[in-house]
Amino acid sequence: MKTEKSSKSSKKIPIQRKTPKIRVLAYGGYVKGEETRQRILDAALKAFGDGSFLAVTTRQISQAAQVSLPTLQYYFGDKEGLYRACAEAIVERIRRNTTGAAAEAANTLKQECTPETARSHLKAVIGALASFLVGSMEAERWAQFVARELRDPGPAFEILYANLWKPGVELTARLIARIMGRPESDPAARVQALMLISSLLVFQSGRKMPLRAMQWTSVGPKELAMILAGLDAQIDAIRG
Amino acid sequence: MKTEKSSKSSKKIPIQRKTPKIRVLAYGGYVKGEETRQRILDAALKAFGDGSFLAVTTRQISQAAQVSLPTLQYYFGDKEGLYRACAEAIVERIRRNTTGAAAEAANTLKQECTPETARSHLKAVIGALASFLVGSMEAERWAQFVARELRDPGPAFEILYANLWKPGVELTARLIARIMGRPESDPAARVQALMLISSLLVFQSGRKMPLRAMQWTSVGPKELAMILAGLDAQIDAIRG
DNA sequence: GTCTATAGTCGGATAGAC
DNA sequence: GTCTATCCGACTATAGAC
Repeated sequence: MKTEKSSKSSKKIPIQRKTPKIRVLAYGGYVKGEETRQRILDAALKAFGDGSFLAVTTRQISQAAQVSLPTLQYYFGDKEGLYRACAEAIVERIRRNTTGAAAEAANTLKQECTPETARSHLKAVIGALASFLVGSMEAERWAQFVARELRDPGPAFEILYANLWKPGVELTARLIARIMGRPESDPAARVQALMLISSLLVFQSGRKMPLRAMQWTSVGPKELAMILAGLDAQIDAIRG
Repeated sequence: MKTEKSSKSSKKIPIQRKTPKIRVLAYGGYVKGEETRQRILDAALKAFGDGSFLAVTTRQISQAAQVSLPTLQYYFGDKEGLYRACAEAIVERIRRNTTGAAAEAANTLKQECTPETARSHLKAVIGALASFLVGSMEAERWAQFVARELRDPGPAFEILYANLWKPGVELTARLIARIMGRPESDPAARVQALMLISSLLVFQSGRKMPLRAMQWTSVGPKELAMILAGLDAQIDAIRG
């Protein structure tokens, strides 16, 4: 009743609005609408990266996207629909930027390997994630969106948990289990995985606090190196 | 403009309402008002522990406290005032529950000590904090309040940062620096401190996600033991 | 597809009686 | 001190013209 007050889900027509049919033009050409939709999504991604579902208003988004308010409803149904669309877009984009090291690690896990091989894969995965997260302002916002939604579950929790968090924790946990020489789903390995990931995320989600605590003005290459050093130390500490 | 939209700080009379003078009764007896104030504060603490500043409404709080809406204004001025009062109450209560191990560690830091002494103090401090955090439902809520406010800075950021976070990180960082044989304010030690604290907090702030990831139904003694084991391993890994 | 205008709701805060 | 009644602003969402 607290977080999800937006959906007066009881009555009302259960309209199933999804992407309006705007690509039906002959010759497969996309009509102009697709570009508008994208503009709205980008504006929303930015806004919801900076502020919570409740803090951001649809007015702000429509203004930033330079469309009128009802246009949001036209493309996304309602505020929650737009929010969920953001979550899906983030999942998509993060996936595209992370498959490299993650896929390699997953492949390695399919067969036998030494603990040290697993360890170096884990370092690669975490390193890639860290570099990606500080690489662009957008990635930074995505990280905030995800972290906020997972910590204070809202309309996009399931999407992010199932598509991002769960696979991420699972991969990490399996690598750690391999390092420790324990069974695949060892709880202790899972605990370590959660701790490792959260160690990384402190620096990216909720920037004001870590920046001030470290007396940094921003997270550049030098700062990233320190973070990675800390994470590597943590990974090296994992023992059977 | 996003998060702090509540204070139309520009115009308006800069009323300085503070605790109304309600204790002026002769013979030092407190009038009934003080009890009402406490009831409101407790209800607010509970509500703001579960939901964000924006998600919680003053109406909910007044209802839970069984007073009418204007009574909140009477005692706390406005919603932000009540929120800040909550932050101060939390600081106060956490302090009262953490001074033990923290004070001992601080004392040790004043003089020379071996890295191993520092390490055992660090374990004691982190262990005490962890036990406290899972000890009661209230503590759990306080942790969520603090974590939420630090990650998404709002009206109480400064209070919590200055009185809770800063001293906490500083104590931890100094202990770690001592373990590593580095100067007091070594940045690498600070990074480790932030990571360590966030490793602990991931299990307490935003419960839904870690619970699901671990397939736990709650964090009881058994789960706490696993968390502590992980944290101890992380502390043991700190090396010069 | 996109707009203007507006309906409907809700939340924070105030006035003033008791 | 605490209440009832009310105001006012802000928000989401819809109706309907173009």
